[in-house]
Amino acid sequence: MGVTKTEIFTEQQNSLATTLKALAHPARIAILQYIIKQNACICNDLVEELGLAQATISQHLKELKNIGIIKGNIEGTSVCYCIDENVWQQIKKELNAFFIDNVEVDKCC
Amino acid sequence: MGVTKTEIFTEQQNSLATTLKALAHPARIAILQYIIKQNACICNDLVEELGLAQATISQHLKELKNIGIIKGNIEGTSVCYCIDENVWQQIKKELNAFFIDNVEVDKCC
DNA sequence: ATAATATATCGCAATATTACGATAAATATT
DNA sequence: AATATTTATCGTAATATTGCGATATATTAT
Repeated sequence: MGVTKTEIFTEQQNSLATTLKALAHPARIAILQYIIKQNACICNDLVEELGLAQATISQHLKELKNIGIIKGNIEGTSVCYCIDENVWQQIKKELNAFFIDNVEVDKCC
Repeated sequence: MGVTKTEIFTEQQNSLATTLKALAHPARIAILQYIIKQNACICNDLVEELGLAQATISQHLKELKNIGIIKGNIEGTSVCYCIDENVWQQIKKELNAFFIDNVEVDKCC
């Protein structure tokens, strides 16, 4: 059917999956890395930096905005994007909860 | 066109995206959590635990196997799946490199 | 007011993902 | 040998994602 059965999973599982999905594209990883490197940037910077069409970059930015990891401030005709630190830290915590709390990965078959 | 332009990104960006994509589904998160909780399990356990069809679980297991985070040992008619610790730690490192090395998330617009 | 600049959104085509029934393959049990 | 058990794979339908050109919108500059 092609649609994920979210109703059979926990809130936490769905939430983590949604976050990971938003991050799971090389363009979006590159966008985040560029924003971090430059502290902030506008859409057009990314168009030139990554070599993807403006519409495509805008769409990727939207997906990152959807999970809140970046936020955009309107500055004249352009929009200045930067990391939302609170969300960034929260996601880091969410990932750590998954990767560090689940440590007893020892016995195998 | 619907196909990611991997050639314009770095190896590291593509690799991280591939890893995240494999993890970015609630069923696969649930599978990993169950394996960790039980130390190991077989496909049928997951079918009963998650309530997805056997073919679907098998497909999700395959995607997790593809990034190496789990491995399966044949035991009679069943296959015992468990976490591959080396890969698990490597992925943790990869994520930390992204989320911890990139810390200066301060100045905003 | 007009033109330039920057971004968002629409619509589309190509491809990928999700889920499942059916079936194949391989071992275990009777 | 026949049957049961367990998993993998094939084929298919429904939906989602990716990327882009075209266009709408909104602000700035002339």
